[in-house]
Amino acid sequence: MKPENIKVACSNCNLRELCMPVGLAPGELQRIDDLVATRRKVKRRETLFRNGEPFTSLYAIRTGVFKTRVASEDGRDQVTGFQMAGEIIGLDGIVNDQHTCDAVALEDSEVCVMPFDRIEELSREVTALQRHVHQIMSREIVREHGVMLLLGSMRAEERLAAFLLNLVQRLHARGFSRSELVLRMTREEIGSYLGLKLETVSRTLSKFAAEGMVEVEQRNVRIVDPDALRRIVNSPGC
Amino acid sequence: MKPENIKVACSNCNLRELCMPVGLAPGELQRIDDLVATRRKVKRRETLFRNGEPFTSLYAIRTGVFKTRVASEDGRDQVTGFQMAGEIIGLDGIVNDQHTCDAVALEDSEVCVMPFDRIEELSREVTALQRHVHQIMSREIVREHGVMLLLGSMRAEERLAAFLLNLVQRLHARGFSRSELVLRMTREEIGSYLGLKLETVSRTLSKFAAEGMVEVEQRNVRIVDPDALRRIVNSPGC
DNA sequence: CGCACGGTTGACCTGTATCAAGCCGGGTGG
DNA sequence: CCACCCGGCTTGATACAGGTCAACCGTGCG
Repeated sequence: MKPENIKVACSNCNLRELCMPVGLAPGELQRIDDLVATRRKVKRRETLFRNGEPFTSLYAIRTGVFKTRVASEDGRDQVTGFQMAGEIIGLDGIVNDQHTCDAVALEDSEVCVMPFDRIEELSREVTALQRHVHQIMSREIVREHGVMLLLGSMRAEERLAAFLLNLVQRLHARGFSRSELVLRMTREEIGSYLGLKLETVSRTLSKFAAEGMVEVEQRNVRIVDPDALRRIVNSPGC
Repeated sequence: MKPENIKVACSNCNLRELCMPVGLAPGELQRIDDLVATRRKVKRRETLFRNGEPFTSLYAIRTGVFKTRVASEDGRDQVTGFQMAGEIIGLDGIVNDQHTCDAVALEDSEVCVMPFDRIEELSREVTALQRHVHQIMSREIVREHGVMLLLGSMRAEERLAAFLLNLVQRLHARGFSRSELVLRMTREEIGSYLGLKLETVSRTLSKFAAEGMVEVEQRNVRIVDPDALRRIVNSPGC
């Protein structure tokens, strides 16, 4: 039996607690298994979905990292988020039955494909799933509020410090180090997300390094003094 | 019978098509009426809910205008949106059962209070409502993507032009003029939303006026040349 | 091996913030 | 009824954060 044919099952997936509701009855858990239709591999730089494509499914990231980005009529684009294992992408497509952003893999990745009509069907019957879907969407709204605060009122150093702390915190929640991380995205992508130019990202990283708050070597970052970064984020900057 | 005691009924509310799903069966429509527990009046400058308060309900705006804002630990705050008749607020509270932002009335307003557990209950049975709730949340996510694009990559003129066009378009969808509008918020609130200082908002408005694109008198704004504003938004500015 | 992409750093420029002064209109109290 | 006051707004002068342009470097991929 080839690996691809192994029955996909949330019930024994080690990421379950990240992307699925907890405290399900055994019978409910079994039904959840039916949510995932297939898995799909997405290679680095390939898109999982693109702006304008019909919306059919939400995707739970199993492995790898994605960025989502929106574009305006004129060429500009904006990275709207970086997503990692256990996170759900594709929510933007629900409202008009088509995606309004691109999801691009930053490294070879794999996602669970969850057809949205199946999600709706099942969440009519499993209230914990219904609640969970609502929470996922609400969480995304709250996250974006935070990004708006960052983009609207923080200075470059504050933005980058907040970004690094957020990244390492999410990685730590997934069992990685609480101080070391590997940036899967370029300086330009970080800059797009933070509303800065790549040179500013680079300079600011260098500045943090010069002040002994982080060690940077290529895309490997070590958070030496997380409190100093926190102080920067919470400084009454302006 | 005092006005307050008139049975609240979505089924004969003229805003229904803005905040409720369309194409409901007669029986379903009747059940929707039960969603709205009460109405609530909120005077200018008062809050509908505040960061930290327990989440119980979503609110459909009947009359008036609100702003929502988030705050960081240090005093900074950021306006995350301006909401008007037919729009739904409170979605931020779902994920942690408490609100994470403040909703402040910009003028005397009235909202329909829709207890969220009742929404969840009913949307298990009325699939059009379920779909509708998902769409409302997805629409908010997409709107915030747009704001991120604006904050992350647009210049002051572009931001303000986009803001004015968005506002007048929403007002027009509600039966108001497509060219005249009354700003219900201060320059400072506009600035907070757009990531600008109030002086920049004022200067940019003056510049638009000097170039004959708009007429500004206090909070009354007349869009004289919407195409010029659109050109600014879509200019390959940077 | 070499090329191209990603990154760093420097010099300079500019858009927006900051600081400051003054205006306007509407509400309040004498 | 008028004078005053205050919040909201405008406008000018100046400062500075971050953008822009440019040169260069390292590295890893083809």
